[in-house]
Amino acid sequence: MGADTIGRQGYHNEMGVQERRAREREELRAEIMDSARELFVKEGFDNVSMRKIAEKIEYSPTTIYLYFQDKADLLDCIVEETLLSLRARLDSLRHGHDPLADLKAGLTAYIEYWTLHPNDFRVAYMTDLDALDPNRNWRCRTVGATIYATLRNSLRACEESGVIEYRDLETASQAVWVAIYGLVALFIMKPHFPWVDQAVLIDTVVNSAVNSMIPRRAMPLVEAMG
Amino acid sequence: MGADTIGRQGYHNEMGVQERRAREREELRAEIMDSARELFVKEGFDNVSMRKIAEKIEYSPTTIYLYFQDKADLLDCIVEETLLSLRARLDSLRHGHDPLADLKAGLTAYIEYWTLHPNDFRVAYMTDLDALDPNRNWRCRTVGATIYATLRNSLRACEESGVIEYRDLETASQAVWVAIYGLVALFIMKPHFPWVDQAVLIDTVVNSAVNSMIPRRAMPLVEAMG
DNA sequence: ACAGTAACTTAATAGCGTAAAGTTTCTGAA
DNA sequence: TTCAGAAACTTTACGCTATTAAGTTACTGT
Repeated sequence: MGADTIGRQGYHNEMGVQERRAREREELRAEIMDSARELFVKEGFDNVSMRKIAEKIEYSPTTIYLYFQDKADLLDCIVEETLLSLRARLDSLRHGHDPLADLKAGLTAYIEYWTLHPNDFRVAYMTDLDALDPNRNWRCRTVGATIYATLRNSLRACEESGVIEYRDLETASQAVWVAIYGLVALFIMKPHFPWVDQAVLIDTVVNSAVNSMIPRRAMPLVEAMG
Repeated sequence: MGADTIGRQGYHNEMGVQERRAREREELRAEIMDSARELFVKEGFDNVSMRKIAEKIEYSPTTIYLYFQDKADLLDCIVEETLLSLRARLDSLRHGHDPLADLKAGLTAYIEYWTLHPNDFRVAYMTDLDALDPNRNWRCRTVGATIYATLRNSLRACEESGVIEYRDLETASQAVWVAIYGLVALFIMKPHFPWVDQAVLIDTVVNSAVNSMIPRRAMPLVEAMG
């Protein structure tokens, strides 16, 4: 790309070879990630060994180390992929004229995404990469930050349109985030808990988190209690 | 105990011996749990081997298996102990004449307990005992259920005194629980996130969760936004 | 004095993450 | 066409792991 105008001609088409090798390398890398994700999701990070991943892709265990620094790095790459997919989902939401509706739609989509992919959530959040060694998961930390920023922007849009009020944008954003996250995390981590109807609970939590920022005067009567 | 009136007298004080042995057994059991908890909390469940625990208590690794079924069972017992301690803290709160204040105090105490013992939280919630095999953690599930019941009772007391309203007690309780839990979980799991002032955020989340159930007419003006 | 048992250890199995060294296969220039 | 070199991949090996089974010790109650 860009350098493929030099050294061409009859030199056994060297550039084509290099490109092919790079593509094959990328394909194997992707295959490792896909297989590892499938296993992690099915069996849990700690119950999946590098040997099992290797067996699945029909390579020797140590081959994986030619593509990923170690097991933690492999996980970081997989989680990054998951978060990018979540972000794509959130970005795909069309913004309407009602920023409050957009905010709620975004929160609901976030919850929906994880409840549709509970095992990816488990892989993403249950293995304590962050607290252990923050250098070990910079990839997913980076993407995670952009998702949080989306929420913050949505809140600001609501405030600027006058539909909500808050003392501090950052505080408000974090308060909403933790509530929504708690819902998702417990849904997924405690599936045996006697939950009430899921849709009702989601609605209750979303409205509870958002409505507390709506000035009482302007509070719509209908959905006040979710 | 109850059977110690038979077979007494000069029989080499058999009951005393049995009692002593039972006590010693219990002491070693407690020592294993204490050492294991210390290691789990410091290094994380997966980074602590039975050998390390054994070394710490100066017994052979397999001795632990005479007191606990396996590593998961040991963890379940330790987490149960942690949750019992949390429940004791919550039970120790005096109930005043204001059920809403009691509710908020309970929620705050819950948050405070975990932020004071973050590593115990990690041990309790990060290792996915529940979703993997629900039979593997019946102890902590049982205690956890009683703690949730405390929250529900507190909500009902508020409703009965007329200070809050909800469509459904169970839905309301779960909505509050997940919000509070999310706050704690993210505080602990993402310590490197740029959190706003902790006290302010706690207050915001608690008030957001609770105030959404206060009829608009009766909403106190001062703490509406936390 | 001695059979029985509880407490504990030793030995062994099967598996783990990963570093180092070795092998194969292909490349690109002489 | 040959061949040095590099890239891709495997074999081997180390020091771990959880757990089971068999063996040992110390003490019990009769």
